[in-house]
Amino acid sequence: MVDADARRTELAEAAWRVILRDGLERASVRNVAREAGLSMGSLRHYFGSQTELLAFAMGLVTERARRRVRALDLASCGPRQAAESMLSEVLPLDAERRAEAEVWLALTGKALVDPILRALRDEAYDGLRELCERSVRALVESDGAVPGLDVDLETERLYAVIDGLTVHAVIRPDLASTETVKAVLARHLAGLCRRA
Amino acid sequence: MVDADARRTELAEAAWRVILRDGLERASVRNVAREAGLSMGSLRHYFGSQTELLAFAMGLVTERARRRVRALDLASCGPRQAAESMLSEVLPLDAERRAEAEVWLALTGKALVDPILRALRDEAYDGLRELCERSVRALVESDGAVPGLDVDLETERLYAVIDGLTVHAVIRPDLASTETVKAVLARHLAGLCRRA
DNA sequence: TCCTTTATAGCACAAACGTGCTATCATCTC
DNA sequence: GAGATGATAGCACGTTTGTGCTATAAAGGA
Repeated sequence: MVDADARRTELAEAAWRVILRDGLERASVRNVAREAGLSMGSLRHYFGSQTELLAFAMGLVTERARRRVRALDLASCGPRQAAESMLSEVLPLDAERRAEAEVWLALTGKALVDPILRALRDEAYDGLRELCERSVRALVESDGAVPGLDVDLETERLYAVIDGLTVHAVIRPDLASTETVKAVLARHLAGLCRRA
Repeated sequence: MVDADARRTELAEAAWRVILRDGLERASVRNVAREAGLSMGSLRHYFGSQTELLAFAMGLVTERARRRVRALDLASCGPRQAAESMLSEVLPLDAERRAEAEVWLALTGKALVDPILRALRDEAYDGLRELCERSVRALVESDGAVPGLDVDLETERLYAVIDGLTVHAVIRPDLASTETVKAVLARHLAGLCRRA
């Protein structure tokens, strides 16, 4: 018996590679199957349609990010350190995550029009927004924050910083280097706190 | 004689409509020509290839934004008001600009892989970055800014806020409403200034 | 008026695509 | 061992695609 879920993951990763190398429009059933070293028919044994394949590939990106965040041990950190750690797992700070983010952006483009991908995208963005909200709220309630902050506004602002940094890290890795991205995140969180 | 440039603009706008309605992958030569009420052959009289058409459509987005910014009369504003005005012209604050931004994001997805579109994208992002840098620098030099700001860091941070807000306004117009986007921008600029 | 350029139209071709379908081989169950 | 189920392979069909090409209508200059 073959581990069907592992096979699906392999195929989704093959789809990633094709998307990264040749673009989303080349991520056809044929090309992904060839990249994975399988036949078209075999791929279709695991994914009933191309949309199913792309949806799985998209879900894999978010699942990995979610898993990284969940794996963190935040018991011994204050709210600011916790926020920095969690958000660092979402940002594309190394080559692997930059690749994931690039795949994500490519699929997000298609999600503008495909309802299934859109649902996945919205779910992921809601999760990220919640992460930002939790971070802001924890800071505010910890009494270390600048007084008078509007939680909703600061959530949206932090959320924008994260997504903006993600976009920049993908399309201009030369300008938005790992160090720069880290520094901007740290600076922004510092701006929410009373002490520098 | 027909105004060739006006025709090209018409065709590019037809491409926008197809991209918005059916997605980038449906923006074929045939479909765009049909949307514009012309024949394939006629379209190809103005654009030698599909890439040329899409590149023109992409360039039109940035050109319009640039023109809006240039049309501003900033003589009588301080640096903070000037920054807010300029950046407001770049953000998708109404339906029309939201549509432009959506087209932009769709084409940006393809630019991850197409060198010609990538050059256009990079050029536009450089322009936006420069806008942010000018805004930050003007604030800092006007002596109204919080002391000790790192211009490069603040440029990248403002730049991230702008692009993050753009993404959110396109994909979640319900959450990132016009008012919210405006408020976040105002809040961020206020955070760079000494007085609230 | 004639001739050259421009504009529009549309056919033709090869390539790629998604998917329905059947066939073969392996693996597990009884 | 026989039969059922899962896994892999690949063909075939109808569409759509980008682009090369030719043909017709309009316009402008001599």
